[in-house]
Amino acid sequence: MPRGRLADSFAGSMKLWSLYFIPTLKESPADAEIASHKLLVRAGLVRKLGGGLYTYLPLGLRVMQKLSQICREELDAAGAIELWMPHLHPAENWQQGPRWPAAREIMFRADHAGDGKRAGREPEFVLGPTHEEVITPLIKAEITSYRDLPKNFYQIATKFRNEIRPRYGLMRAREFVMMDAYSFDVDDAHAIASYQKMKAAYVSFFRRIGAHAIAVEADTGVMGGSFSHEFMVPAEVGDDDVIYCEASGYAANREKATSALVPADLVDAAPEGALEDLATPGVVTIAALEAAPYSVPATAQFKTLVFMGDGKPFLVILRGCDELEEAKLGSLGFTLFRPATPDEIEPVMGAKPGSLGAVRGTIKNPSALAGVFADQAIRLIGNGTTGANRDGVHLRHVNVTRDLAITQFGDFRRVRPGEPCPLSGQPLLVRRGIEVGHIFKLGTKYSERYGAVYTDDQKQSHPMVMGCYGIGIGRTLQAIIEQSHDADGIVWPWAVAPFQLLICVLDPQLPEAMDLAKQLAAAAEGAGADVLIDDRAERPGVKFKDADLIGVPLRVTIGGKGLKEGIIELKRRSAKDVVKVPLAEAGAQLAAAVRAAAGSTQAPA
RNA sequence: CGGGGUGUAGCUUAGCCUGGUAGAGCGCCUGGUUUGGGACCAGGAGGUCGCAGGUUCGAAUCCUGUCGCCCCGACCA
Repeated sequence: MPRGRLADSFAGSMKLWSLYFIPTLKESPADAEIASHKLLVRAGLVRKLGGGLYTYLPLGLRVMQKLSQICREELDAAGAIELWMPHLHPAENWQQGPRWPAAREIMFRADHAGDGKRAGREPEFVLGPTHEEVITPLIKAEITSYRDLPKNFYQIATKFRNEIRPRYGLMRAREFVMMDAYSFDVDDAHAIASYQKMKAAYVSFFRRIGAHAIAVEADTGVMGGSFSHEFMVPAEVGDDDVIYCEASGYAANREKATSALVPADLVDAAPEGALEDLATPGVVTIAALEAAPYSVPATAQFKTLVFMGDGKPFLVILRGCDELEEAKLGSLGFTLFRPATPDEIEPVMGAKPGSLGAVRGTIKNPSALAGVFADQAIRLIGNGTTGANRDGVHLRHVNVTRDLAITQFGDFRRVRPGEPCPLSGQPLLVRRGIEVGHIFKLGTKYSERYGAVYTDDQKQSHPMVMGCYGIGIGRTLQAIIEQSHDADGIVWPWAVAPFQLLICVLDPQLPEAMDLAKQLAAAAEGAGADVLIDDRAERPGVKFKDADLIGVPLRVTIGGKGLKEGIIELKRRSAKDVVKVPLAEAGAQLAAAVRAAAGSTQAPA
């Protein structure tokens, strides 16, 4: 005979654990690797539906709602306006946009299933990975005058991206919650002001939620646009390397980071001798040329890479000892680029990879090239060695200015820790970080494409200057756990804790204990806390373990022992000590503790 | 997509190498004893061993295929 339980008549915003739903786990799920992912599941915040797809259980949802609410408050304060856009987009919107070729592979197509007649054709609908392609046409239709600018719209909504590899729980999901905002301004100066305002809003958002996120210079990637910052939470499990300097405050994503390796006043070396063949049969790597009998240091070798940019080959020249930072090629203006295949390389260069070079006159078909782009660090090579574009032959005594046909110098190499900071000259450091937010100054890439123009007071028409801004709400939730947990569980910052006070009633069968719990809960709620009462018929050990696991910042214990003594116990999740409070003062002290905690939500420095 | 790993009860897993039709811990249910840091005793329910073929008298175990998941790389909030 199945036995349910009768509904409890207890009402109010405080929750009774026995009536709520917090499925905690003693053991970590087998598919979780990192601490925050394990705790997300163990503390009953989420459950996995499939790869990169998660259900937010009540506790997880509460944190998401708090993050969203604080985000809203900060954006509203910055003058942004909330709206809501569809997640299902006509594919046409994207096909008209500037990044369809690059973005289509991460988008889920959502065709009308029906009769399958559309199989193999272009999709009818796509699930939105972001919303530039939706909001820009909207603004084109609705805003035409400088009088209506600036405007900044945001939403906090679900995004869909067919991530090649979903990972680490909410860290990289296929469906995730993101705040995305889009600013529209009359010109560059105003757009920069909007950008700065958003940057300030981000800083205060991350401070309020207790996350120590730092703003770092970032690459603009497929978004396009002129400059951008990422907000990173330092963590070993992060996907990104942040290059930084403590002396100057310089901080940049590895993709963007640069160093003062090449002095500004560098004088290019004069040639040391005539070009000369060096027979190198079978030598196709930097390392092989570095070894005896050739003994050419990697620092004196030229590395010649061939890429295909929008269908045309181009060359990238680096020092042999340097690595290409592929993202930096984005500045060259190609819509799509990729490494060339050996079959594409030989007809142009005249040799296979391993014997390539950019010395004038040695390239088989130089007119096929879209350009020769050299990393400026090659200027440090006075007298170098490079491939002769004949298999098994290199050239030595190569001089950059005399011998190489360079279209343009640039910064294409990957910075290494220890190189001088571009601002202070001090050695650069590196650490891993989780990207929780990103802001871009977009420029007019989208407004021009979609015709989002306005008329100024001189009756002149101009494209609006845009910015776009994102915060991964779910990823931020997990980043907070990653940086704020201990061996026993999560340690929530006050502002985002699913509940801020947990009242552990060790003897819930005693009416006086439960009465006291509800009385204290009311006092704490009056002071502004969200309260959970653990009224389960569990042993104390179970309750304490669960309390630590779910990480509620403040805990009150009501036990038979204490009641005899006339006290309750007050304990912070982040501290070891337990404070005994006489019953007569319990309500007042609890309220005071709540007010104190709520007032100090700043992230530690 | 390339490389590596893995799939056995709600969860964590043993068994697989060396075929003989599945075992434990947690959790759950019943009863009892307990009761301040994941209790104990007794009893019980729960598994098409991811799926599909194949080999074999016989397959969780061997072979082939396939799917899911996890990790490393490219991508991103």
